[in-house]
Amino acid sequence: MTALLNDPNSAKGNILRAAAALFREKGFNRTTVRDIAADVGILSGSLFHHFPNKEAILAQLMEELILLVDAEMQKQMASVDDPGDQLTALVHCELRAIYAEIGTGLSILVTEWRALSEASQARILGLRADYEARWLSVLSQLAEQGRLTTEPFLARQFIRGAAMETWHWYKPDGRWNLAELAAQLSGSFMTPVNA
Amino acid sequence: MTALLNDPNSAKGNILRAAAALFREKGFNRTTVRDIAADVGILSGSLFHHFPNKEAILAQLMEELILLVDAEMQKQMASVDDPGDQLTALVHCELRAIYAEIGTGLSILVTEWRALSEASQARILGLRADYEARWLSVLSQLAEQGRLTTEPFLARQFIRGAAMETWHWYKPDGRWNLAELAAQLSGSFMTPVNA
Amino acid sequence: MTALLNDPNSAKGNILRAAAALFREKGFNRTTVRDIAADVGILSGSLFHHFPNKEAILAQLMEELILLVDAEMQKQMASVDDPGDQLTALVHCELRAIYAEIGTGLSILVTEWRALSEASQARILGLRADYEARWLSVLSQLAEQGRLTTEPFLARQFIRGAAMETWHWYKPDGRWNLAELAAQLSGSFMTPVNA
Amino acid sequence: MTALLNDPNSAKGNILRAAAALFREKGFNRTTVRDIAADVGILSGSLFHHFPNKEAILAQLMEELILLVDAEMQKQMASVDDPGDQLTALVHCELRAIYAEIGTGLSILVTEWRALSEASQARILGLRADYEARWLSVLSQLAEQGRLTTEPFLARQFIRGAAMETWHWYKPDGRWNLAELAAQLSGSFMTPVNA
DNA sequence: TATGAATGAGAATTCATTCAT
DNA sequence: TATGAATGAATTCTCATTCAT
Repeated sequence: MTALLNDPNSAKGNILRAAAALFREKGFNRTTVRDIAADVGILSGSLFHHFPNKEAILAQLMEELILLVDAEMQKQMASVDDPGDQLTALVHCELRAIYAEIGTGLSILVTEWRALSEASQARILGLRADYEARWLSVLSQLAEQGRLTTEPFLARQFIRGAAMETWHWYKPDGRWNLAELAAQLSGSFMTPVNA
Repeated sequence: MTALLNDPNSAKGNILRAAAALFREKGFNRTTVRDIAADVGILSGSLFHHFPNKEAILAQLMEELILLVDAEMQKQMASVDDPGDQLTALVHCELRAIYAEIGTGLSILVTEWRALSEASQARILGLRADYEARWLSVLSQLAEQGRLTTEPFLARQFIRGAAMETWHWYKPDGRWNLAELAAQLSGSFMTPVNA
Repeated sequence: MTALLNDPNSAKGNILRAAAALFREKGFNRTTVRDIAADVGILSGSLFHHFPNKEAILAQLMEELILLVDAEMQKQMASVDDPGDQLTALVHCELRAIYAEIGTGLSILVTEWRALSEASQARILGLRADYEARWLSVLSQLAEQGRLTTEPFLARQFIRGAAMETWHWYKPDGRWNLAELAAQLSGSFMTPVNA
Repeated sequence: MTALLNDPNSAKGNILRAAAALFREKGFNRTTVRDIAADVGILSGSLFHHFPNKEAILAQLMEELILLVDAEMQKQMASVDDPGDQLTALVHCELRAIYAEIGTGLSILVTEWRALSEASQARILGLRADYEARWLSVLSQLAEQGRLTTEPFLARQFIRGAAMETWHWYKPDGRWNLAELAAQLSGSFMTPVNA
């Protein structure tokens, strides 16, 4: 079920991927169900065979995205030990997710959040809990080691905001690549090692 | 012209303020011209005597907002000398703008950016130049003094993102007030003084 | 407000009358908002300037119809004294309402009742109370005089059913005119005078 | 063929019964083929192996219903001799049919009549002839004996209307049971015995 | 300037029906 | 016979915008 987004053979997967691309490009409101259907190669009415309504597509998309990114994050974290490196890994992972190197673009989660019904918002907020717990754990370790100047919860919020908002100015083929961007962002919050 | 937003007697000012509140609450797309007109106390058709179209309301709103916040920022900056304190003042100012303590909510600038036509986007981007220059100047001074761990341009982007995104989680009557939040955010990017 | 249905100059009145004719002819479901708009001479979208949705047209139609028929009934009742004659007058009145000699056809109330939302059903049921009270009062008088063989409440229900259902078989230009039909129906329930 | 409605093992029978319940509850238009299929436990596409289209389900349902009720009526009539008692038996039988004690609810015949194509309407009208002839015969006998105050054809129409309309107000577990209701209704039309 | 009725181009959604497997 | 994905036309409804008064 979780893998729909990556299943190239499922109709739902095709719809989710097409929708993701369009939502990212034009936003939820400006994307019509006809647009999505056309990209999938079916008629608009057929969408409703798979999803009860347009919003459900967005909701499921976000849901799968979070699960996907969380899984990737867990994997990346396993390969490093130092909390500082772990933070950089987390940031890098989140940036890669935003820029669709994982899934289809986590930025949708912020830019289109308002298009979700309150019910969907609540549901997805729940799913995010695990994901956020991972961040808090790393940030708390850094704080204990005196390597964080900011309160851990605030640090997480600031980092998320900074990362998500890169969407509005960052060009992947510009002066910094994603790894460098990640290093700069995580570095901003950590006390310099030789201090 | 610039003062329309604050002029309680002008029809345009009333419209701008009503629109600002609605755009912030429901977003541009989900706000109808009828909603705005109803809040002002006129009929929807009458809006078009003041603005050529709905988007023009948003565009002018953003324009006045930037000018307003920039003016406030300039005023605040005059009273402090240390670049570190200046950064905190800038952050505080931006946060106050987001939370409508200045103008009617700067967050609209980011959340509804996409709803603008490209022409409006370009125009407003131009106005933002002064505003951003002020940030860069302060951050560069800090960098020269070795008090900034992050590249100045990136620091500005990160701070803006973090500040804007507080909109999605920060509760003004919670654990931190705006001044504390500003201090934490600016502090995150600066090297501890006694280091 | 109540007179909308009869006001030839009001847009709402025009819509109500057009809708009434179409609902009667084709039923609520088979009548499209385009049909109604076309009959009024406007575009379908304009309907929603006057009514929030299609069902609201039906609801208001029924509402005004009941009020109209009740008013007519009151008027007719004033001119006769004998309860037997009053019953005949009531029946005649209801039949005239069904066949659009009063209002635009009360039969809609029965045939399209199901198309109403539960909220509308409840509302209209409330309005019917006065109307039904009038019937019960006359039937009770007849019962007291020993001129009714049926329990009054049941008699009312039977008469309503018989009257409404004439819609499915009665031809106004056939063997009986409405007055004769009314006499036969009211007569069915009353003990013959010389018995 | 006639027995499909009562055959628990035939697929068509299952469909007819499920459809009958739904049509009665929500009406023909508001019942989707998906609803019916779901109740039967198959998918909507499969319905069309049994019936050429949705309307054909309704048509066959009505057809079988009439045949079923007519058969029951014939049976009941055989056991009584007096035309007055026969009338009561007919009414009781029709009421039982409406309330699904025979078949699955005769009321559909009236409420959903309009949903039938004209061809189906004509066909079913034909089947109804026998059924109606039975009523006319009994009512004519009563008229000849001077026990009917109403013209026989009108009496039949009035009784049918009254009976069908009970659907909208009668509660089987209320003040009157079906037998009592039948007695009251037939009694309404007959001259009191000792008059 | 304000009104309010109308426009008209979409928008999402519904659903009976088809058909390859 | 059953499946289930797809069709495609129709339908209700939305809403920025226009314009005569």
